[in-house]
Amino acid sequence: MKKNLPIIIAGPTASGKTELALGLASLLGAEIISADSRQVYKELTIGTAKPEGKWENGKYLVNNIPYNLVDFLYVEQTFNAGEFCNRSKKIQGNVPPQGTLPYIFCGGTGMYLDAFFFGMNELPKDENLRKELSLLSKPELHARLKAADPQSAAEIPEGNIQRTMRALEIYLLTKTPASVLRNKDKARDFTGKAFFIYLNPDKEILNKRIELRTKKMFEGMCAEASALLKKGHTKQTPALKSLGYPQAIEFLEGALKREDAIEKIITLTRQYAKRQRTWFNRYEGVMEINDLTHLSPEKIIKNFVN
RNA sequence: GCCGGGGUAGCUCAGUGGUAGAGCACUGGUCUGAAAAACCAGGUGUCGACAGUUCAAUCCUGUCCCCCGGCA
Repeated sequence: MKKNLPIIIAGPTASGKTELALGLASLLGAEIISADSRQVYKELTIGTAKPEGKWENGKYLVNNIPYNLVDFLYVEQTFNAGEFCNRSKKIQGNVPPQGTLPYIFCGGTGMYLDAFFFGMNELPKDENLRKELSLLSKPELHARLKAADPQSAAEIPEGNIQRTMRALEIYLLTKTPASVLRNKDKARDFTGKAFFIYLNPDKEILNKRIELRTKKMFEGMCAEASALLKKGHTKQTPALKSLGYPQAIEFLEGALKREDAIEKIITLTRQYAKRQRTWFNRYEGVMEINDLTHLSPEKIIKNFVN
């Protein structure tokens, strides 16, 4: 097993990533870096399935294993792929003088993994400009993008206001079309970059796991949402747009019956898992595991030795 | 038992004498600093059953079955 390659454990939500990562980390003496855009929030734990841990000497520890990039932001703060890259690099830079400390990336936010392992173009960002742009209508935004950057406009549907705005933002800040500045290489081959374990359980099994997990976490989500509402946060707070929390809030407000809220969250989670599967399916050089029944960290390590 | 309403997609329902559509679900996909986000594409069907009228019936007629109200 090559020492200097990181391990990645990725896959759809509820596929058992965290458990496997902790098992591997404990065997290898590794640290975990979370690639999860929601577990970064301190106040969202149950609803994001963040592993329970405690802060000690500036490290979030789960069963004594350092679990990086979780539980460090407040809900009014934002996080993004670029920030993920910077922080991950910094953490990885903390290697001990002798040898290499192995790192296990674990998470379901494919965009973060893309950004870290295949690089991100240095593209500017401007919150104020974004606010200005958000006042424009979709057709207006798309028309402007078409004038400035026809290629991006052709690739981005008018309905997709986020990507339209971002492409336009890049053009306005750099005077160069985003389609020119962005890396065109869509290849996503992890060979030589990492040991990539793609947990992809059979759909029926994953759906069942999602159903059970959602039912189990609903009360906790409501408690978390309720506490945040009391502090003055609203549905508009970005972190509270995380999957399931809007439904928990609607339940708390009486707009949704309990069963309906739970059912809705299950559906949304299944749909999210599908998008994650679509994302990860295009990766090359990964070890895909569909059958979780005989999965063990020991077995995984054996596989890597060969 | 009688009276009324209804049986159309997985669900809720629209619709027409020329074999059918919406929303949601579902399926596939997009993705470069919001990504648990924001989108794109696709109709998946014995139109309750049987018979009749008709060139043609999911639609009209009859019988039957089932569901929901009301009266007994």
